[in-house]
Amino acid sequence: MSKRIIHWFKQDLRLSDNPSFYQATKEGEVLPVYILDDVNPKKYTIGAASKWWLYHSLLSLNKSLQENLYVARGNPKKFLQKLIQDYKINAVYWNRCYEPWQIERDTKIEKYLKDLGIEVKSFNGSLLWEPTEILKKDNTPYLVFTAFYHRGCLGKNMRPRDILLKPEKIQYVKARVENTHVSKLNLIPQNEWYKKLSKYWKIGEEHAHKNLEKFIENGLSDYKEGRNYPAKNSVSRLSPHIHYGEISVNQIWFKIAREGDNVNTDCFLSELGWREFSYYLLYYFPKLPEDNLQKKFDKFPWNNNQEYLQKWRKGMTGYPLVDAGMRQLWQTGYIHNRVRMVVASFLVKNLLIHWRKGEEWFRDCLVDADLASNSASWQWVAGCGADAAPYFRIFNPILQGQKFDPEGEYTKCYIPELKDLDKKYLFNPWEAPEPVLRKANIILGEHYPLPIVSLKESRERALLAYQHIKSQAS
DNA sequence: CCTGGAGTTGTCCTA
DNA sequence: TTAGGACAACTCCAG
Repeated sequence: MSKRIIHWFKQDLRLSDNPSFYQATKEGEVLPVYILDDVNPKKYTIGAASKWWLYHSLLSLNKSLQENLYVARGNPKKFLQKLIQDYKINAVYWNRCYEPWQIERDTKIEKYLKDLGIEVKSFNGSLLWEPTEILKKDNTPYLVFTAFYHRGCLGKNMRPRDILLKPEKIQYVKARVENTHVSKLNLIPQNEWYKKLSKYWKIGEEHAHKNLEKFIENGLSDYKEGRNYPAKNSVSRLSPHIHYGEISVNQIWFKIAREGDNVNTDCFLSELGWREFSYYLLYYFPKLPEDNLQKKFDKFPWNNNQEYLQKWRKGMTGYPLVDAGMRQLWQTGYIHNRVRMVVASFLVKNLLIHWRKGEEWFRDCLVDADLASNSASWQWVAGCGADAAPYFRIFNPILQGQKFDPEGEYTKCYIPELKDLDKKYLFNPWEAPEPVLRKANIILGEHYPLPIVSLKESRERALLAYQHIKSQAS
């Protein structure tokens, strides 16, 4: 009698280059399982936009599995145990996840299953380099990206794992049909706010690969430069696909590498390197989502002004590039990288609001919300993270707009009320002469807000606040 | 332990 | 108009 194996899908919602799934199909009959765990994650639950993505990604996966995906919501340990009994399972395989609560949960489950006499195997399906393999000569973790990436990752002659193909033949353990209905996970809310997201995204493994192809065709050859311009089509927008593992970073890595070795491919691959670095930091500093990496920031005089926070969230700060970014987030579940830095810098430095507030909002609104990247990046912007931006680096949303959205296409797309404004004043409308505003049919404070803080004053206030904590031991 | 070089993404002022 | 230095010195990393 052949071996009956559960492949437990987590953040690897794909059939190709899936080490655990591949191995399971090779060894026996497979019961593919997804369990929405609403028991173990205490603090960092999955956000609304990300749930919407997950719903569609599971539908797509279930289809690829010919409707054989067993889905459940609740405690994974309980369901795995039940499935093992009901379906006479001999083994459970999965690809590893790296958030602290996942590591804790899966370590316990592994032991529990092994004690029951069940074979357990875990695989690396989501990182190019295992955090445990990259250390300095003194066996401590890197804290600076360049050294981590060039010396640690690239320098050690540790090529990322070669990719695997989609299994040719899959023998399923058939689950009862009523257990394969993704809709019973209640991932989609009653109201229909999420419908707007559908306009911007195509979800699932097949689309992930198509998007990679499109990026290689349209964006890669100018990536290093073009990635700075939010109106250009030069970024890959693969992040939500990567988060749920619809495509593996190994598949992306080797495909991009085959396109040549130049400044653009290097630059793109190093962005995958930043993702690795974020996971690495989260692995070695599990408190990354809540505690400042640099302890001296514990004394930072944050000003958690609710009114400012709310205006930032809604894209009503009076700074068009900031507001365009925040509205892009609300409308599409995504913000272009350059603009992410600008809106984050504005929240943390100009408004002096704690980076955790920004991290929370992003986590709820982003379709690519990812605990590791999100918390590492917010700490980076705030200046309290690893290899962080120096405190005096405060983005000026006027200059950033003029430089990186010179025609104003991006900004006007998300702030249509400014669509007729002369581009000379697009990023600082309060400085536009009255006739210019009148011609554009704008009354400031009515159609579009006046700035909630002065750039100059808030910048000086931020520098002063940083002055307050500097030269204290980290 | 000591030393020197280096550190994702900027802004502002001055010459 | 443009290019270069200051911003403030700290920590990390490797030899």
